[in-house]
Amino acid sequence: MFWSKAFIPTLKEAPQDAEAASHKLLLRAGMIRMLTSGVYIYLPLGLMVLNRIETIIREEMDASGAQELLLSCIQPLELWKKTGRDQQLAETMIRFQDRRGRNLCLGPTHEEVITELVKNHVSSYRQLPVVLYQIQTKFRDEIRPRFGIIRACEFVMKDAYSFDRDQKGLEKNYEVMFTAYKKIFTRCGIKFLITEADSGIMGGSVSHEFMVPAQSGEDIVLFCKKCDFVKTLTEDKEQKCPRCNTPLEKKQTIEVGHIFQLGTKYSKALGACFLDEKGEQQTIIMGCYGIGVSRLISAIIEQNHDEDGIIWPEDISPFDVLILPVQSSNEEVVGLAKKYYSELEKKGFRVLLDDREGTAGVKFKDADLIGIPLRVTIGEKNLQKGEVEIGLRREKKIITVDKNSVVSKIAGLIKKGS
RNA sequence: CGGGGAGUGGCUCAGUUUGGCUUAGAGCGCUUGGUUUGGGACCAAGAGGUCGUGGGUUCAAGUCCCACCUCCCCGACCA
Repeated sequence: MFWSKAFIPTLKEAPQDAEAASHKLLLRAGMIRMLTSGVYIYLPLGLMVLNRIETIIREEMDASGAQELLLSCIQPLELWKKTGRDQQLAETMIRFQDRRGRNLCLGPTHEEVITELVKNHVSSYRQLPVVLYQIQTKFRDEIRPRFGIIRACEFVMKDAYSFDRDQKGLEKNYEVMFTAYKKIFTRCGIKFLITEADSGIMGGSVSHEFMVPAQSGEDIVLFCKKCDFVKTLTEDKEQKCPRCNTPLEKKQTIEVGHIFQLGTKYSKALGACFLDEKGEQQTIIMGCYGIGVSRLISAIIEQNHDEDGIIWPEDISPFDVLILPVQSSNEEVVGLAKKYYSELEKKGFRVLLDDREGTAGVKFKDADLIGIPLRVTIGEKNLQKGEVEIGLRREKKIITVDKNSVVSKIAGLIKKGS
């Protein structure tokens, strides 16, 4: 992509409203814009990142044996009455009536819908287990949206649901998801903690949260320095490690994933049953597994930035390489930039060419801000020696290479990363 | 909802305390022309504003009074 034709509205200064590092950088780097409190627009760069995260999630979910589907975001309120959650989530649900007076809501979550669906199509133990997932927009009338995309009223979630014959099957699927989640978050380039958590209004017994340590985190995780004990803080009491009695330390975190062993809460309420080998009716055992997809963008930035801007992990970055011709009026410089561009694109890399006119400073600042991991800098001075620079955003390192070996060097660097 | 803060061109803000030298300003960004080009350049000329909204006080309101709206931060909710 050519920068001069791209819609990447970067900002020199962050709007005064933004406080969290990720929020400021998302705005400054031209990735998102707020429409109204808790409601955000994803600009091209932001959408590219969102799509890359979704790709990682799809790959790992598919590999785990889950199947993707797309549930509706409009849901009949009647369905919610069956589980009683129309009351529990009354404040959170965005409700409305259509012209016929039907009571509807925009789905804040999808346990009811998926259970209803499975109920109608699963009747035998032979059809179980089955694991289904979707990546979809959720709508919640949050009490207080904050930190940009971290807590929004409209956000993208990956939610998966497992349906099993018995507890043993549930535990197996739970384990599979647990493993898949670890892979997903690792591939996203973030450090995370896994805590035993409260299942809250979701119901069920066992539940784990995937927590990303970050300054703008809303949750506090307690951890023990001596042993591996980790726990989400629920009540503000003086606590000691239950295993080794060491005083626990606190960390601010962002919750990016939460998995639950639901049991029969929804299947019982909605009558999702099957016939077992003996011909006896049993209730389906469920699990549910969520990832805050859009929120992950913020979590990644919280852990991957410096004072100059974002530092994208290779697998998340909207582009693999940024080409920066220093002098936009020098034909040799620009010609070489375009040559590298087409050769790298031909190799299948995502390339952004900063072909804008203007001074080098602006381009360097924007390059650091949007955080592409590799930067090819082509300038008159180095070119006199037949050299071109390759800059590593994370390491802040500059490698000087012969102008004829730029493409192969870049290819090598990208392969090593992925 | 309770507590704190803020609304002035696209962005950052000054001016509001003490109403009238303000015909509403600055920097950045934008347009045109020119000089520049290795870390947010320079000169010149321009475009861009219902000072959040409505009402009131006054000879006179961005500035004072009342009501409302919006946004941000702290708490309850959660991916």
